[in-house]
Amino acid sequence: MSTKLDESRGVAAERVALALQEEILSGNLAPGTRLGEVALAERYDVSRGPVRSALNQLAESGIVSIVPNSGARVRELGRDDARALYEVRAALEAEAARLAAGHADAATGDVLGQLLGQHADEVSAHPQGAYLQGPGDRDFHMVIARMSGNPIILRYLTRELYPQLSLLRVKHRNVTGRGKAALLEHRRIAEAIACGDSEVAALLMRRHIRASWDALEAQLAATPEEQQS
Amino acid sequence: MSTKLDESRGVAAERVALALQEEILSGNLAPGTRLGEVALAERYDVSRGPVRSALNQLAESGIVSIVPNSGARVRELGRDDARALYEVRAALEAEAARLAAGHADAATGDVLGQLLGQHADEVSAHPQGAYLQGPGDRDFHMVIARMSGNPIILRYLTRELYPQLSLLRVKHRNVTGRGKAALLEHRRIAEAIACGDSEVAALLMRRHIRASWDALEAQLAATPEEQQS
DNA sequence: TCATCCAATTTTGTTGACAATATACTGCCC
DNA sequence: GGGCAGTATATTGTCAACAAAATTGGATGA
Repeated sequence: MSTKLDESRGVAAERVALALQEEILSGNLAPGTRLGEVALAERYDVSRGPVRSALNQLAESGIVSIVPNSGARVRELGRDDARALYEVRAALEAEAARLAAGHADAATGDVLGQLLGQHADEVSAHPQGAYLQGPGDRDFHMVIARMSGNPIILRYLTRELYPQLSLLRVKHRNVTGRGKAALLEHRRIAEAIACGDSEVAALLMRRHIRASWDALEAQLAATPEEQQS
Repeated sequence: MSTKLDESRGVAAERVALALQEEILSGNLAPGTRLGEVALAERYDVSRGPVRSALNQLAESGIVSIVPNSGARVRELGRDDARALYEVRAALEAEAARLAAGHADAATGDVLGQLLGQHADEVSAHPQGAYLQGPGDRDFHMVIARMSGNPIILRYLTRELYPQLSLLRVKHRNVTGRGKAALLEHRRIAEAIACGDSEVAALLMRRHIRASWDALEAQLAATPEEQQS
């Protein structure tokens, strides 16, 4: 009951790409899995043309890796990839917060406050904070990205960074979200944005992402990646 | 005599994409030009398959725009696109400078100093400063992006932002570069990076990009875009 | 027993033809 | 004369077959 309105509609390539991404990010297709074109073609009941297009699309978004003349596999993200990802995320989301604060109007504070209210309810419902870094958390960052008014930032985040972050979470299950702490940080960020304080908003957002990375890195350090060449 | 080593080598799609990008960014194919698949196919003596792949690739990098079931055209960048571009560029390049300063070693100062020396020669050779924002300027930013150690930032800059910036310059010919001023700013940025001063490096780089945008915007304001719906 | 070479098979890259959709044109009606 | 419907054309989306490359397996030799 989410985006189920599309089914066998529109362009086949798009349909395959969406379905594949869904299956990859849900953990159904583990990182490293070979993605043969013929297999996918008959799996989605479509020719190899659209499959090729879809694979290229997903390769651009960074969740599959294609080796020319060899094939595509679900991408395996290492620690270095994760770090690079969070560095870029920090830069872009901080910029988004800065811009959002730059053209904040009277309604801005209200919509952010309402959103945070919902999140507060969810956090108190699941006190262990196992959910954050979930859709709720993502909503907040998404809203700010949209409020930035910069379509490129929005595209990078939705089309590349967030999918890759989801892919990261596939490997390292149940990442212990920092529910309460994150919510508190969100509050301060929202406040700065509503006040139109660009510099503080950017600074707090950067710090927020950094904290998220620190938490994740601690877990990554606990489970050293076993990658054979 | 730059990257001429590739000619009819490797994957056809890649070859077409490179050639097309070259022709678009050189101004040979003006923004808005229709890019019919059959025309391109026989132009590059290849089938429509690789052409399709190449067009999708260039659409991802933002220099062609594809409308499903209608076709591809050379993208037309408006003022809003340009602003968004520079905002993202500021965020990413500032982050690159910050990271580069973060892990600067003894050799860093030397390589940057040498690069700046070359640029100084070029500037004094062309005092009107008509060249900067040319390959020389780009080299500096490129080197820093590489020094950041972050492959995602490097990819975004080389694969998307810089091509789009080049596309911008196609429309607005002879953008008056800020040769001397830019070189001075580069010097200070390099110094901060060599010293390992992340915060200052990021700040200066952001300011530098901002100044570049201000200069460009002044020119854009002088020539209002005539765009009919 | 292990390494190396070679052939068989699988898989990707490319091609040309077919189907579906959008665009352009012509004639018609108001 | 202007707007609109219907048709004709051209272009994109998709398909199935062909060619080239890589991977796999086994046989041969040291």
